Amino acid sequence: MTEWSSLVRIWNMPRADSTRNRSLVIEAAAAELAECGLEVSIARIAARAGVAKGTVFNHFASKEDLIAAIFCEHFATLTATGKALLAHSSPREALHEFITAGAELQAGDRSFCAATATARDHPMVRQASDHLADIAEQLTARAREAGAIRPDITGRDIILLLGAPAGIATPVADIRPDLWRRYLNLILDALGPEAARPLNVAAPTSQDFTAASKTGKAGAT
Amino acid sequence: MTEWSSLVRIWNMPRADSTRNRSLVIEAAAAELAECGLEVSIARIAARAGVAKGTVFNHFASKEDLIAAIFCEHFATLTATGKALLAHSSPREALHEFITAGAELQAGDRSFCAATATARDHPMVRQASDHLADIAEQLTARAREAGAIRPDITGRDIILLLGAPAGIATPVADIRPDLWRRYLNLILDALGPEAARPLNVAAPTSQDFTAASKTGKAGAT
DNA sequence: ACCTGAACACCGTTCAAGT
DNA sequence: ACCTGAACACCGTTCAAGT
Repeated sequence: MTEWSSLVRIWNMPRADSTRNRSLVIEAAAAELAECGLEVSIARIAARAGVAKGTVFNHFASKEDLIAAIFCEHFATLTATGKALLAHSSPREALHEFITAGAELQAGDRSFCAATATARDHPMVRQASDHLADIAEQLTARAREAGAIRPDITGRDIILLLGAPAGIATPVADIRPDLWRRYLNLILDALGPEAARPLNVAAPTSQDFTAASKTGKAGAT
Repeated sequence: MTEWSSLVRIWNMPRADSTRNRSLVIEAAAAELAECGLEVSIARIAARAGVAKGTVFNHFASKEDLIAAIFCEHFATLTATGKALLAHSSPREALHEFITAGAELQAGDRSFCAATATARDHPMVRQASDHLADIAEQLTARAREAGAIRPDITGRDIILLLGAPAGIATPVADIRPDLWRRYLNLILDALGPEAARPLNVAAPTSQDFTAASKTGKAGAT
């Protein structure tokens, strides 16, 4: 009986070409999205991966799902970076390096800015985002306790701020690919305790992030 | 002879329904873009304006051109606001109010963030943007001379920063429509002279903006 | 001179037919 | 179980026919 179920397990296992195709598609899509932005066609991604258009939809229910999957990978990478930085001796430098890593990730990816809005209501993305927010909160708390940053900044703030340097520099990103570092510098300065006037609006909460998905986009009746 | 040319002038004048349709389309498009973002269909815009789909393309060569035209109007409004603020007695408050007006404009418009990238290489938009940059530079210079801001910030910096508060708050904008003010506060703090470490990357130049259009998007050969 | 809606090309998505 | 490419719906854009 148990032998049977293990045989069934083997039968149910994904085929070798399936898993291979899946990662080929993810790899191709990540590269195309980074180079061309969100508007790349599925046909192009499929061609780069060397599979038929239909195969993409065999692995991902929609283009949004595919984008969300890639998003999750990026978030996971950043989460690992943040986790490692928790061991850094300087809380201030740990936070700064975390933000720098996040900003750099987005500066090198043409799709990232726009994709934030697209992907926010995917459960997978939110889970990855929550995990990232945990790490960000820990890094922020350490820096706060060390007096390295203004006291009113939270981990969720940091998450939202990661995209800012690349977003600000976007209009001239082609001609000045390093300009995002200027605004990263500015934002890191803004986080310091020196210039702080009390922030006039409450920090975003975890609920703000989870509830955002329930609200549909505005549209006609 | 001159009588003739004036008659020709009359014959060449746009028809009354044409100019009316043009503004109907612009009005409808501006509203739909603000509510729904860049992905609204031309069909919807045409329906809201009460004209046929083809009429839209009769007035604007492409969807991008239509978006660019609306962009220019927004820029012009902001330029007027900035010009008025040059008469403000406090250079610091004048600059702050200018930035606030720009940030508010973008916070209320779902298309603005993404449209920045779309519209940057339209000649009309660049002209409007240059005009806006002039005013921003004057406001910035006044604030700089008054010691109200760090010395390394330029007018072009201010232009790029206008979109930051709305951009940062985008992921939770539906649930927290006022959150952009929190990051506006943060950025205004960052502009103060107190926290300034010298910026590590040179400011964007006028050439950076004009040259950006010549670079094509990355694509396959 | 401008409006109109049918026609076209392109892209995301589906699905019946293969293996 | 998965791959494939033909088929479908939708949207930006064009254009011949109207007024």
